[in-house]
Amino acid sequence: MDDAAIRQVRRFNRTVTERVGALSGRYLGRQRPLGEARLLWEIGPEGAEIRELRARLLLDSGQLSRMLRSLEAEAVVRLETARADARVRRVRLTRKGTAERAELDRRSNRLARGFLDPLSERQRERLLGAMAEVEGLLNASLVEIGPCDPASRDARACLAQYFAELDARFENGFDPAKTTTADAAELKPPAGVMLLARLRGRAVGCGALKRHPGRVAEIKRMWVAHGARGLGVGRRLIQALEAEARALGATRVRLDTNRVLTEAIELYRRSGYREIAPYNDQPYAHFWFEKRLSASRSGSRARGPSA
Amino acid sequence: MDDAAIRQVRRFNRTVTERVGALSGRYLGRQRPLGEARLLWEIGPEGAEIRELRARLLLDSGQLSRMLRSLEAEAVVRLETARADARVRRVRLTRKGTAERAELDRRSNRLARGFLDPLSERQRERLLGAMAEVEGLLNASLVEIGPCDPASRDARACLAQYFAELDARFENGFDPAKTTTADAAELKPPAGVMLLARLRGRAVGCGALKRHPGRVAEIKRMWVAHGARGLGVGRRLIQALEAEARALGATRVRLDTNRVLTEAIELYRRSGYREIAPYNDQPYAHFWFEKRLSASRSGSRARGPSA
DNA sequence: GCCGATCTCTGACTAACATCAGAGAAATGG
DNA sequence: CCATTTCTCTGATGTTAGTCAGAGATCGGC
Repeated sequence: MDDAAIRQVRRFNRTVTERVGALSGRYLGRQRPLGEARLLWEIGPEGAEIRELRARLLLDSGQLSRMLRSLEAEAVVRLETARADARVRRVRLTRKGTAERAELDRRSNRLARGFLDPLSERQRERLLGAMAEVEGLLNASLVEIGPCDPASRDARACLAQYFAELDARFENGFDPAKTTTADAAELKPPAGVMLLARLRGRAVGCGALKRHPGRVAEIKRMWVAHGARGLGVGRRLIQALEAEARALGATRVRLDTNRVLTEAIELYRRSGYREIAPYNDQPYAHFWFEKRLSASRSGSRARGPSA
Repeated sequence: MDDAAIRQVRRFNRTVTERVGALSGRYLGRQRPLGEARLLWEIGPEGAEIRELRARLLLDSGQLSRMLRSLEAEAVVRLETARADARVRRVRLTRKGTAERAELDRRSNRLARGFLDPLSERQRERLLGAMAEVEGLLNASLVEIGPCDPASRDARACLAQYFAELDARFENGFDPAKTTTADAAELKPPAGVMLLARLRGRAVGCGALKRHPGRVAEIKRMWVAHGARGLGVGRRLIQALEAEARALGATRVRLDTNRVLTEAIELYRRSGYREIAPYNDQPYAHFWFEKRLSASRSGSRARGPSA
């Protein structure tokens, strides 16, 4: 990666913080500290549980609690305990709070308009296009990949979506019971490993590795959420799985797949996988792939930003 | 401007502040509050006058003073009074300060790298391209156009650069004395007006309007700095001048120009100006243009972001 | 029904940032 | 030379943000 690239990123950061930052701090404020404004915004018209807010805004529980009481004292929010669980509390906007949030919204819109107003029609189109591109790619670089417990909530949610998608796309549906097992125990060290890709805390993809006798590892459960496709998540999951395979001492990685999963097949080919003869008799498998791992550690930093 | 555009800008803002903002606040800190780090950075290897720092960082004089003393106590900067004027003081980095600034620089680079690392080669190229585009267009939308006193420092500086450019580009050079007068008095209300385009406070272009008898106004001194070309500054200056012309009661705007100023000629044509017969005998003029102003107020908001 | 985990508060602090008024030294312009 | 302006510093004071430890209520699983 050359210096020019890094300089470009830094220049971009400076320009953008000047424009966007000046914004969030100063303008949006209407007699209200930035933190409270963000909070008000994040609560939304539906209300929210405060533990959820804490996670989303990364706030200390004490701090959040105090902010909420201050908002409550001004009658912009109302606190109530959740029906289902008396430990958790919900916040709702009062009529006054809703009005104030709408005002924040208006200001935010006016500000966004300020980006576009001075530009010509053509420039506007170019700006919007480039913004979408930057946004998408920043999201891509925000995706973090790391190991997870296959029994965890997020992991099970991913697997459920994965199976649902297979069921929808396969000609005759998909029944997990008919496939060779890869249950929680098999995807946990030392038998294997399961990785989750997260974007802002939300799980957006998964992939697992199952150890086989004889320095062979098998990739299972590769899945990327629709909203996160095109961000290179699949490629990074594979690279991370290969790194795990190396760590487990494997020299070859195998996988099987179904012919309707064309994007996946394309991804495997691009990642250096070659078609081999069937190594199992999975009912849903049409293609079998293998890749010999080189000794190099390339791809081992694919887990996330090294910063 | 449609809602989708505004939503795109707002989404972009959110994504970018999350990524860029998290950055500046947390990571860059090395035991040092953000404000001090920015200050350290801004001082630069050459040192700086503190009144200049105050202006650049928009800091309260008391606050800046305290920050400097704190840095001085840690021996990262040294304060000295300026030679020329004993009221103003200069700051310099000590050896330790220089080292610390270099460290900040390294961190900043590492951070920028964190944007790029997780991406594939192709994605990186796309991100850098889109960043450059966004940066350029945000700069474009940061340009503000407003009236100025033609005798002011900035105005004179622009005119000097304008004349220097004409002198360099015209076949036989350019001598302001040979041209019809358009001195300060003529470009000031009520005889006329002069507009300056500013980007972050720096003057990057100018344009003036001179009133003539009979509802005619003449555009003079149109100039855009090299570094600011391609941002649409010329177009906006013209629109703003036309708005001024309307305000002065003119229904037609005229101008003359030299054949070597091809970008300007192109700009005039695009802005709706049509070639007319010579209306003066300027020695440097090869083309004469005119535009009839419609009654509409279109372009009147071209002065700057309406936010 | 009990244990450990979860969730929300409160209290007690600290750090960072910001604002305002005014004092003292030095330059500038008549 | 004097009044005014410019520039820096100090003191007093306030607001916003962020941290930590622990109390009290409630839930879920055994």
